[in-house]
Order: sequence, then C-alpha cells, then structure tokens
Amino acid sequence: MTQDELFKVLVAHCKEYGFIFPSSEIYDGLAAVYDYGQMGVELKNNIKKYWWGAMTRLHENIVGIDSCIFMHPKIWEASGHVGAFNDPLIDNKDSKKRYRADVLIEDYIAKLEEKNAKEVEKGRKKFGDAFDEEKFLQTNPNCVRNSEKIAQVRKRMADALNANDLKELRQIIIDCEIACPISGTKNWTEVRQFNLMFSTQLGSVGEEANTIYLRPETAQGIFVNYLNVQKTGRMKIPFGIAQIGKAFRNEIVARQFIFRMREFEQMEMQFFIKPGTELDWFAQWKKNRMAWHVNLGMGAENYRFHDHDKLAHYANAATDIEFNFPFGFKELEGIHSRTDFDLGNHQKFSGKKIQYFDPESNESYTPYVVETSIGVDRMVLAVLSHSFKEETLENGETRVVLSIPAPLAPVKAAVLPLVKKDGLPELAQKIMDMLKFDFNCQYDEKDSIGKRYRRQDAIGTPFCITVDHDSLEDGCVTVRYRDTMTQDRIKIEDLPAMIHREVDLGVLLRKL
RNA sequence: GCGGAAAUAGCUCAGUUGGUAGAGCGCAACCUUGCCAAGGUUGAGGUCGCGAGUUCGAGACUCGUUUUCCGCUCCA
Repeated sequence: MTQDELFKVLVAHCKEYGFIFPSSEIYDGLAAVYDYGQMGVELKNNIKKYWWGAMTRLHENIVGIDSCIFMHPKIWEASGHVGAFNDPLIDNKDSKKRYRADVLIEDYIAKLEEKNAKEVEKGRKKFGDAFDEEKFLQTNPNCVRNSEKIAQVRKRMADALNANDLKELRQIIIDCEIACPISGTKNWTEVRQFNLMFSTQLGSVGEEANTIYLRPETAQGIFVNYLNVQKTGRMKIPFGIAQIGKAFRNEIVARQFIFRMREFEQMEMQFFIKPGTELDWFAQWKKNRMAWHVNLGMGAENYRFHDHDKLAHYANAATDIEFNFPFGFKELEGIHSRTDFDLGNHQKFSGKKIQYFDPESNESYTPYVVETSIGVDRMVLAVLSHSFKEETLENGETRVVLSIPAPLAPVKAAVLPLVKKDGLPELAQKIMDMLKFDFNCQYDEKDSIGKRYRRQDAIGTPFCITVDHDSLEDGCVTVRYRDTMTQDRIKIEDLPAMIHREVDLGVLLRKL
C-alpha cells in the first residue's frame, strides 16, 4: 500500500471508530472543518495533558493561562496581523495561476536590480581598480533609468499597500508590463484581498469600530497578559506563560484532513528572557521540545528540524520541528525567537509601559521572547498516522491496530467476560468498578473474544482484561497486550498498579 | 480560487440500450460456542448528495449546485 492509500484508509478508520468526523456531515459537510468523536477527544485531551504537564509542572518558572478568542482589535494591528494577513491576490487568466500582487511587483523590481548589477559588473571590468560603484550608478544612463524606475515603483506600491488600493496595485502591474512567468501573457484579473483573519461584529452592527477578529494565534493573549501574570505571579525573568486554545485562519486552501483546518487548536508557550540571551534560549527550547516528542517513542528518525531562511516579520531565528507524516515531512511545531517585537509593539500601541526591572543588573528592559508553538490537531494526526498499522498475522489473517503510546490511548483497558454467563459478567463489572475511577475503561460482552480483541486493537486499547471460569476460583485474569498479542495471568488486585505503570502520564513525564 | 475525477445502506461496491433499489461486510435481538474477526434465525437501515430540465417514465441522459479526492495556487 502506498503512503497515499494508507492516508485514505487512516481517514476512513478515524471516522469508522469515532476519532474524527467531517463537520456538519448530515448537511453535506463544511469544508476543512472536522469534529472529534468519542475516541478522538480522549486522545486529544491526553496529548494536551502531556504538554501541559511538561510545560507547567516540570518548570517552576512556567505558568498557564486561558485567554479569550475575542480580543481588542488594536491587538491585531500591534501584532502585524492586520497587515501581514491581508494578501492582495491576482490571477493570470491564461495560465490560471494565482500570485500575490505585491510579490509580482517585487519580482519586477528584483529584475531591474539584477540589470543594474550586470551593468556594474561590466563597468568594473572596463575601469578596473579605478571603478567607483556609487558614481557609476549615478552616471550610467541605463542604471539611472533603472534606479529611477525602481524608486518610483517602490513608492507606488508602498502607497497602494498602505491605502489598501487594490486598483492601483493592478495598475502598477499593467504599467510595468509585468507578464505571467508561466503563460507569458498580461491577461490579469482584478486584484482581490484575501483576509486570513475571520471577522465578526461586536455589539451593534454596521460600525467599523465594532469589527473584531477571531484570533489567528493564541500567542497575543499571552503577550497582553504579560504584566498581569508577571506581577501577580511575582515572576522573575526568565519565565514562561503557556496556553492551549482555539485559533482561526481563513486559509485559501485547507486540506489534508486535520493537518490544515480553518479552526484549530494550538499549544503555545512564550518564554520571556533578557535581551541578548535569545539565541541560547532558542537552542535550549529546540532541544527541550525535541526531547518531548522523542519521549513518546514514535521514533527519533521521524522528526527533524527545518530552519527558516526567510523569517517572519517578528522573528530573528526560527525553526520547525517536522514530523514524517504519510504525505511527507511537514511542520508539527514551530520554535521562534520573536525578539521584543510583540511586547514592544503592545507598549507602543497601548501606551502602557511593558518593562521588566532586573534586580540583578539594576536595569529596565522590554523582555525578549522565545516561543514554542505546536498544533494540537497536527499532533493528533502525527500520533494516529504513526500508530495505524494493518498487520498480517502468522495464520495469514490481518488485523488493524493503533499502537498509540499507552499514556495517550483513549481507552486504557477493556474488561471482557469470556462468556456471557456463569457469573463472569458480574465479576467483570466488579473489575470495571475498581478501575473506572483511575482509568477510562470499556466493558464488552458481545461477540467472540477474538472479535472483541480486534475491536479494541482498532481503537488502540493497550490492555484487554479477560475474565474466565478460573477467575472465579483463583482471583486472576488474563491480560492480553495490544502490541504483542501475548497474554499474562495477573491477580485482580494487582491490575491498578500494573496499568498505572504503563499508562500514567507521570511515568511519561518522569522520563523527560 | 482554477483544472480533472468522483458521489447508490454505517462501510466496500453492483445496478444491462432509461422501465418496481441489490450484494457482501457491519449493526440490533435471540440461540449455539468459548482465548485472537465462528455458525444459525430474525430484524432495522436508502426520497440513489441536492435542485432543475428532457421523457409516458431518470439511480442512469443534460444543466446548475454542494461536498470529497488529485494537481495547481497560498501557507507567520
């Protein structure tokens, strides 16, 4: 089976066994929105608990918050999202290709600059050591013409972007006779704006001032609460604030199942540090976050760093932790050195002083930030796609198993009476009553024992506890393991300790 | 958003040149069995994605539309 087919089978499996459903399915669905079912929500919650524990419990200097999706609209101006999230797009009618209008113009400017560079190169050869580049650029007629054109187009574009004048942007493309790199024609559509932030109205409808956005990232909720947490928690730098929550992005194309959704969940931690130490902390958090992933036992070879060459508007260093998904290595988590971009801008836009007085150095400064940001849904997909296996057994039969790391498994144990009579269901119920306070367990007495084992394999239950006739006599049960399909005979009273050892999140955290 | 393909039971699919909607698996109840997807009996479940049109008659033909998949495009 190819990776492509495997992915399709996995998507079907997720629906069939109650992990992930397409949203609003009885109304034909809603594109790129998915709901978590009875199994999926357990897996997702366990992932969040693992992250929350690793962040807030293992680090005395990291605390959590839960900020709202609605925030003051100015926040998105300060964060740069109002600018950066509004891409002007234009299509070439012949090649059917879509471009960002500003990128097309930038490319045009780059070509002019390249021409000038060639002229300079020629001049350098001609004049040798006596060559003065600055003077050459100012006197060579070709260069002067190009430089003037560059300056003029730059200014027009900057003005158009500032004024959000889409017609002018198109006019620049036409005036510069920019052609589509694919079709070579200048047959362009209108420039349209694609706002990546969802907006809605707060209060009475119709007034522009009441437009608010659904947050496109959870990080800003942390930045605007920096002073609250630092003061009330008496936090000393370096310290971190962690948050798990929903974010919304109106992606042009949202595809690949839950990998890119319009509504998704993030686990973000902003670590506030002294300026100048950011690259050390950046390296530290790269190491720390990779260890968190590898600790799950899904294979270190399935992760890799991908350092960014092109940095976002706020970052001075950035890397992705990529996971080996069925569709290739793709971003799972981002680690960014955000400098003082966010706190600095909030200071500017809000007029509130956001400074930290460092008692050690007796100086005040705006803290720098190193961020770790992971998509919960991508993490769910990573776990599911890595765990999903179709095995061929020795007897030639196949089984579908989700070998989910036991601490993340939705159901920890299934309690199964071998037969539905002779008092076995009653004893099984007693075992359920003993375990249910600590573990999510399932009771199942329907169908043959083999079939019940397979059903539990399909949802990734690590342990099946089978009650047989001997159990009534010796107080022992058969424990059947998901991954090896082997069995052990275990005393009923030893079950909780045995399960704890394998599935407890604390056990996982202790290994970090 | 563009191009291509697809949509029939929970799942996988069949359905002849247009003529009363089917199978296997699954699901539910009962009987039988008892450690890796057993057998039997009975039953539930579909206005064939949706909306028009052609026709005496449409699951099938035409148009529109929605959703999904593939390829572009976009991706802090």
